[in-house]
Amino acid sequence: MTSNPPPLQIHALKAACATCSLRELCLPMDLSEDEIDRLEDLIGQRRWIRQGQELFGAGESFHALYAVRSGFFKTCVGSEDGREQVTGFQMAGELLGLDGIGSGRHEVSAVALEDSQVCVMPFDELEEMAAGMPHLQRSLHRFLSREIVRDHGTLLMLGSLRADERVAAFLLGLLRRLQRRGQRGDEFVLRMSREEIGSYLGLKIETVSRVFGRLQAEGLLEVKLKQIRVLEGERLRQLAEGCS
Amino acid sequence: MTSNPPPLQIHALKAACATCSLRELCLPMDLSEDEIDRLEDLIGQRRWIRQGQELFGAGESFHALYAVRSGFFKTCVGSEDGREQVTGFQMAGELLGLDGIGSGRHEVSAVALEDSQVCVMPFDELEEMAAGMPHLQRSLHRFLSREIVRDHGTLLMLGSLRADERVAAFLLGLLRRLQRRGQRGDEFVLRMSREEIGSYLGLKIETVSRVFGRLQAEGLLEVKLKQIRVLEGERLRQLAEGCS
DNA sequence: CGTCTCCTTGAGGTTGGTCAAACCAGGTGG
DNA sequence: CCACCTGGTTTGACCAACCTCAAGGAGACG
Repeated sequence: MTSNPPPLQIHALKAACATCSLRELCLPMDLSEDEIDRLEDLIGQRRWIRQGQELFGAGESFHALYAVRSGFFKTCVGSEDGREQVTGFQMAGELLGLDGIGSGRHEVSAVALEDSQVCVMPFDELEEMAAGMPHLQRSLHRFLSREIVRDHGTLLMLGSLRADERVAAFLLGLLRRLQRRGQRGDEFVLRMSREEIGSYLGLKIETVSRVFGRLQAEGLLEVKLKQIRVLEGERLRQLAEGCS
Repeated sequence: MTSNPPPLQIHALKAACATCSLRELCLPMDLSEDEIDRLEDLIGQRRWIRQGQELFGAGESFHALYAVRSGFFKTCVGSEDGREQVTGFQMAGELLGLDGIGSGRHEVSAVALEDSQVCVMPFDELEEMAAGMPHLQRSLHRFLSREIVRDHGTLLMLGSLRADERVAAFLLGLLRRLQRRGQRGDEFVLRMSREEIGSYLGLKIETVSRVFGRLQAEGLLEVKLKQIRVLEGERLRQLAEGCS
């Protein structure tokens, strides 16, 4: 139930937001040195999640928010009849668990798509701390709000784009987020399977595959399994027309 | 830019959460008498919005959250090429404007579908007040989180349901929300057009119309223009299978 | 080398989109 | 009161996009 350190790696007992490379992107965005220090005390532990493992499951009771420190996650909702859908992918610096605040239970499950590390932030304490630290409060609200906005973008995608447009928007969105995290160039690795992409985009796996094929044939992309290189960003952007 | 009272109706200068019938559903959910009193002071004004008018538009700068006091709204996102999509419908007791917190600008526009009244809550003050009032803070966080969860539900709908399932889920969701607000019976009035329903559900207007026809032919619904009566709730629920 | 999983490709079927016309309710004005 | 107009809705015929089913390929791993 607690940490599961991978070989050769021991996790620190105390978080180190101050020296974390994600500081500018993550919850401590606008905090002063002093405030960061207090936040670090709150983050009791970091936790390792092995590829394929759940960080939390839908229905489990909610205790904490998690900041992705390294790695990659997907979140899924499932309806009772077994239909499942991926609602998002989370990378370093992004928060997991926001959905649980409302009801006290997690409404989605979060699964690591590669070995990942998260910072655990007990929510009651975080809330209490936010009450006395306006910057933190503001930052938390921003994260919540941005999540809503992001979902609206996805809604627009599912509701009004066709298959190739969705895939284009998806890839550009991924690339943008990766680049903000220091990724160089137009080449990157998909952490998720075709099936997961399809689920996220409301498409079947075969359609995703065909679209990749088509975009490659037209010279917009180079696709080698999970390795993607964007050749014609501008034309891709044209396809995706105004979707994050 | 301020209130626009409809004929025969003068709006109070101070909100009256304490006596508002929506108190249990709205932001003041868990507040004590005393706390409610303070919140009322913050809600400087109520504002009337005529049918078809915008409460706020996408891109406008964000100042306040709005609680719907009466009436009905839709929120829309638009991509730059003119595609527009409805992202949600809001009724009494629900909040508008949560999307603006993240960037300081509204990312959607909110349009009244009937003459409506909202309570205006300047966000800076609300945030400040929340810092000193744990119940309020918690309530705000819950609203933000629930909005995320609701969006996930919509995502699931757009991503994995077929047309009649979407419409069934949509109608049941509406009915449920109306009933929680005191609506009696299985009959209700659609405040939005077929086009708006279609936009929300990722369907074309003709498809929405055909689905209504089909569901009526099968005896699940009675549809008279905007007047809907649910005849076979159970079978409808079966169709919608596990979507809010 | 065999097996497993994931991905690709093909053929054919369905759902929902497109285009066009008719319909209907409500409002206006004669 | 009726004729007319308007905007929203319904209906039909046709078509394209995407799904389904099925088979084959390509890496990863023991």
